[in-house]
Amino acid sequence: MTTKVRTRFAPSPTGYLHIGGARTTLYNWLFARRHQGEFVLRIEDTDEVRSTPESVTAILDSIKWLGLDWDEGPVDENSDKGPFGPYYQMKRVATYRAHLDRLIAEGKAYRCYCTKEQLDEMRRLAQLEKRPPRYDGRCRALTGAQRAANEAAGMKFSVRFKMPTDGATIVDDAIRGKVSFENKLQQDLVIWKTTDGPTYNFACVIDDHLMGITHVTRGDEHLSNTPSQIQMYLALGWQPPVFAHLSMIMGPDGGKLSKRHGATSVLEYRDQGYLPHTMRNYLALLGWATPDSQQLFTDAELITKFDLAGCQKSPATFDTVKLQWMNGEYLRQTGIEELIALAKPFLEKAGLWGPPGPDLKTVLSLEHEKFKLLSDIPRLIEFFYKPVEFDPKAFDKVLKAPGAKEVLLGLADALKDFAPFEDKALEERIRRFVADRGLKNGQVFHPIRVAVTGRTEGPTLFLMLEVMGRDMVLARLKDAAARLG
RNA sequence: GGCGCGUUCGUCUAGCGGCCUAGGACGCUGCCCUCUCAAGGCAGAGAUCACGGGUUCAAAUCCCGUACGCGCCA
Repeated sequence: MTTKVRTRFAPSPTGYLHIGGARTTLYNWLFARRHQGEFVLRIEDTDEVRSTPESVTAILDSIKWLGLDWDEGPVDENSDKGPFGPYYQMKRVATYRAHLDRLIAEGKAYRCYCTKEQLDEMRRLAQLEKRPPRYDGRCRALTGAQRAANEAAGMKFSVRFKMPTDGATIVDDAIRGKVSFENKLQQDLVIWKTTDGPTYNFACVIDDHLMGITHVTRGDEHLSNTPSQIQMYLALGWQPPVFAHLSMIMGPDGGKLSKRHGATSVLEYRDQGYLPHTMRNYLALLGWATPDSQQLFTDAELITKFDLAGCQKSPATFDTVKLQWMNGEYLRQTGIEELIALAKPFLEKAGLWGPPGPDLKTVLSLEHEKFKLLSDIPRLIEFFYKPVEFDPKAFDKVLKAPGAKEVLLGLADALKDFAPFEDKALEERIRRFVADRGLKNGQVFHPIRVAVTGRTEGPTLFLMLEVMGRDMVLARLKDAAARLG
């Protein structure tokens, strides 16, 4: 019998969803979809001081924007009941406590009365003697009488999990293979805090088991805690899930990806004009590849081809240049109607949504293949709707060139009554103008472009003139000439 | 400090003992197309496979060390 695949993403709501978390979410989602399994979202809010509802919202918004969905998990704090109970850890404390009591009753965990000062001292001594700074397990051996005395004195305690003292724990990682840890080198982890609540490592084990998670795919930083977690599963009489530890995502300087490298939040990428599909595709490839090094994937391909075994063990550097290329690829594949919908917020922000002027659909198709980011769009089309702003260099080089003014005025005259004011006809007419005056193409084409757009680069010339229409073109030709004095 | 993980073109990677004079992609350079910028097409530069030892007829691929980077223990 094969059990149904269940994966999860379990963020701490202490900030936004960053790139690394987004990739972890994606991989869990892809793996679940690939195996017709289920993907669960759980909120690990045991850090009461740093957890905020705003973070939950930001994280869920990010996942939704990425186009990923989940089968179970939080909607909001008050309506989050599912087949496995609430999906916020702070609402599950009673469950954790029940399992804690069981471990203590079975002698697999014990109360530790050491104070912070004692632990600090222990660590200091260990360092002095060049021993690893580990908890020495002194409360493990407390007699019943000593414990009773401590209780009577009202001493605060944490609870520690008893690690086996011999043998080794093997983590059979889906990405890294078998990784072995000597048990006697692991310390007795605190599973219950003095402030009366579960620690991350404990709550995580209980939840993953009770929620039926079969595959835990998470960041590299959790690999070292995995042997302890495996021993907790065993102590509770449970079968551990399959673990897979993903390598980290680095910044361009080889350090951990951080703010100083640019955007780290998924939502910032949305705001910069990246498409969700770009993010899915790029993130999938950051640490995973197919044997043929395929670059562009449809979602269906991503789902059928994704495989934990194909994941990279070494860290990957986040490359914005490649991200932009990929976004350009997908923007070019986007139909014009959809492109307009996507560009709307960016155009609105630039004051380019709805002003009178050429048909937006036509204008966008003129420059379609140049868009890398949705946020590029306003800048590339603004001169269709706003007064020309001359690039000083273009103005000096092209319009101040000898004869340019005469060309502009001559053309304005030639096009005054010219019909039809259309691409091909305009091209013919203007080429004839060039020939009649014994000029070179560039001596005419370039000044026109700068006169009507203010810059040296832009859409294909004659079609652009058609789209602008006679009035705008004539006005701009004359205006540019006038500026030349 | 201990334990663990990692190391193939600038970057993402293919590679699981012979097909590798190391393949693809981004980026870069040049050419073509051309009214500009793109897009597209073609060509090219770019990796002594971190280093040193083994094993083997044969190693980027297996083993052992070293270095460097990273993570966890705080």
